Amino acid sequence: MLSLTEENYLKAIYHLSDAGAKEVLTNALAEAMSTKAASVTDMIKKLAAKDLITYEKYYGVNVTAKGKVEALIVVRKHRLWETFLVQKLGFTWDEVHEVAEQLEHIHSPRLIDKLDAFLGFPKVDPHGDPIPDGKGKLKVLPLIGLDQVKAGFEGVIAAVKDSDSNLLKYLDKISAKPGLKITVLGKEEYDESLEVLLGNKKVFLSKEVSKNILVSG
Amino acid sequence: MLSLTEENYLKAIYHLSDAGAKEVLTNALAEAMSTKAASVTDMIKKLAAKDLITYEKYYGVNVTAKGKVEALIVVRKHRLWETFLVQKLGFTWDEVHEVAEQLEHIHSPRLIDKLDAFLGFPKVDPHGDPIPDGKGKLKVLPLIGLDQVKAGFEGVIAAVKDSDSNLLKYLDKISAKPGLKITVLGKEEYDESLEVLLGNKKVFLSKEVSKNILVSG
DNA sequence: ACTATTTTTTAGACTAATCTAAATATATAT
DNA sequence: ATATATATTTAGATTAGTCTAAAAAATAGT
Repeated sequence: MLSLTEENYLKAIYHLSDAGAKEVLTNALAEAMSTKAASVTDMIKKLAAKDLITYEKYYGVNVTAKGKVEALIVVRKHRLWETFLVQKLGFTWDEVHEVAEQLEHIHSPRLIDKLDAFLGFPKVDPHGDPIPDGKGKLKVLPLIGLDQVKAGFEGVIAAVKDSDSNLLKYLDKISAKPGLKITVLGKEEYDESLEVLLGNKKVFLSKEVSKNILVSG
Repeated sequence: MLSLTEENYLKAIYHLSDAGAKEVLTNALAEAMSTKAASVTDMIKKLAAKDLITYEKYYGVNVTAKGKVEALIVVRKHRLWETFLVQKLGFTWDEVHEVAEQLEHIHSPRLIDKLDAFLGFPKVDPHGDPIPDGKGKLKVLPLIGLDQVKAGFEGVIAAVKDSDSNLLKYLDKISAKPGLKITVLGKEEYDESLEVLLGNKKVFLSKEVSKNILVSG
């Protein structure tokens, strides 16, 4: 069984590698884990010895198939707990991350299965991110940043990037939630800001914001 | 903030001391924590340095007022999570203990307040044990073991001891849940076994079982 | 009261995860 | 191609929690 620290490293590697698509360098991982490069070198040796990642000195790490499954099981737990916190306990979506960071490390497959059922087997979490299944499989939808579309685009908000709590609060204020219909009325070429229709409200979005809104298209 | 290990030691000390009524000896604590006396000596020095317990060499430890509050906050979390697992997720009460042992260490006062509200501010957990309030105060009801009462006794099951999973399964089978009315029809003096009316069912209970059933009287 | 037994504490060592400082390898720039 | 800068690894130390073995204190038995 993985330790809490190993799970956190593995999850960070998985995310930094874009779901396993590319290698992750020592310093990038140190930055993400708020630790020092020397500590990272120690840990990646441990994870490599457990066949969760492959490690080539000075050239970073890649997740193995086994590591990907383990990472996705942690991601599954994180996203199910976030869904629980928002839907059942009434947390706002900018508050849930740090609590879910703790809850994702509870070890009990039975608990997660029952939580999943209690929530009605949700496909996505409150940010619109897909929830992996119990075997660590993820259905990835092809999404596009709102900053990439042209004036006239019509679609549905699929997800928002969940990195920054202030961004989430702002999105909450303008009701930019996953599932909401969105229409791009116009685009200002100078600063790439957008005028959009969110449900029935007209809103202006800077590029800074629009690139964090992912739409299905 | 207390570490997971410190929280577990403190909780064990609290329980072994009968809620602070008496001192706890090193070996008793080592037994309860499944560890060695030498490790206990190290840890109780740490807890004493934090004013959570008082420690006199060779004469064991006592919880301080501060330690009692900290212990009761952990107990509160444990019992709220057990209630959640049984009432909302459909766990049986013999399954919940080890998961609650993990969940009780999640640090988030906000989470516990919201969980409490979600559960409708329960006063007791599924075993009938009282749930301390958010400030670490516990309302203790004077309870008596069913083995202590005389034939003719009428009362209500207030709690059952939650130590043994097999006992809990047996109690579940005969529906001996907290809240249920119970009448002692007769008592066999030879082995102190009881014939009782549980709801509307007539059941025989050995002393071994009856001493684990607590009634309000 | 003295010895034997039990309990507790101390001393020193181990593991996981971390750190700093130094060494080494890779990448960049002229 | 060689010097410089950057990134990574190694070496050695630190902390929390644990262990074994030995020392010391308390308790019990005669």
